[in-house]
Amino acid sequence: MTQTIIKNTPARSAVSKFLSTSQTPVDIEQIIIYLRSKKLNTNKVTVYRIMDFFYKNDLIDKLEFGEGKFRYEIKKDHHHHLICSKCGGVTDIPDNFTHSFEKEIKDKKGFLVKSHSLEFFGVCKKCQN
Amino acid sequence: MTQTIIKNTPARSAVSKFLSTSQTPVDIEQIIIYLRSKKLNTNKVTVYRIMDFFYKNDLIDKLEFGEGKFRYEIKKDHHHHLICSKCGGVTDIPDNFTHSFEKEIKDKKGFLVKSHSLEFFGVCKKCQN
DNA sequence: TTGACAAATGCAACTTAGTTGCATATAATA
DNA sequence: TATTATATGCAACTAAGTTGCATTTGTCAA
Repeated sequence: MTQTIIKNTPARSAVSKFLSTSQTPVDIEQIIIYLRSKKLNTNKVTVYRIMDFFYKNDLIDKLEFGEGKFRYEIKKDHHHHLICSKCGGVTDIPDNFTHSFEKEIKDKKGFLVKSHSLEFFGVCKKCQN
Repeated sequence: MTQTIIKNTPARSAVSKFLSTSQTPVDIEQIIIYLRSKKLNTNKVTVYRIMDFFYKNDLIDKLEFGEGKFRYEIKKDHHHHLICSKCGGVTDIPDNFTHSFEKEIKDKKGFLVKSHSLEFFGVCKKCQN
């Protein structure tokens, strides 16, 4: 019976805190800036490895919106995003309709859906003026 | 009245031909390999610029599946993809249900949807054995 | 409480996707 | 076939992310 020791380090708890207070998915750069503001000069490699650790332990979701980089957020009830092309704001919307489609896809195509990604791109209320 | 002259070059027509025969979205590397197979040693910068040209002229769609790079395909009726996590295969499925949600989002959130992206990740029929 | 050791971090160097500026080549038109 | 805007090539660059290896640091057991 092998046991893996998981260490609680300053960088890990700071990243975790940042993620839990952030309303929108954050990227590596934002995380590093936050860490610096907390006097933690954590190497970017370490930040990547922390995100990898959180992701592999199912603590966070890893998302991308076609920006050429990933964004991360605390794992929560499955939902989707509204991404504004003007201000870049990201808003959550709950998932309450995709399940029936996953079943249909299984029946018609024999494809077993494990996860999905649904993002709406457009202009948010604020930016429509 | 200014007129823009669009040139029909060997690289452009080869890329166009490749896209029109490919069943799945292709990346830059695949395009370059194809061009080489046709004795065209096109510079990668040129390939990027060709894709940019096609994209800006609404001839192709530009997609990404969280691989850290873009894939391209001939513009066709809006549809979505089934992406197999084992063989990497990408299959199209038609879009026949998202329109009502775009309206709902507009009504409830005031967010004006311009486009969306919906991808299903899982295991295809073939890879389930 | 402290020593051992696995886990975490830092550093340097690397990879891959994509971009930019500028010089050169080439397709279209007259 | 000469002109010229458009397209391409080259070199150098950026930004995101990765890898190997040396060093540091939490954790736990004695």
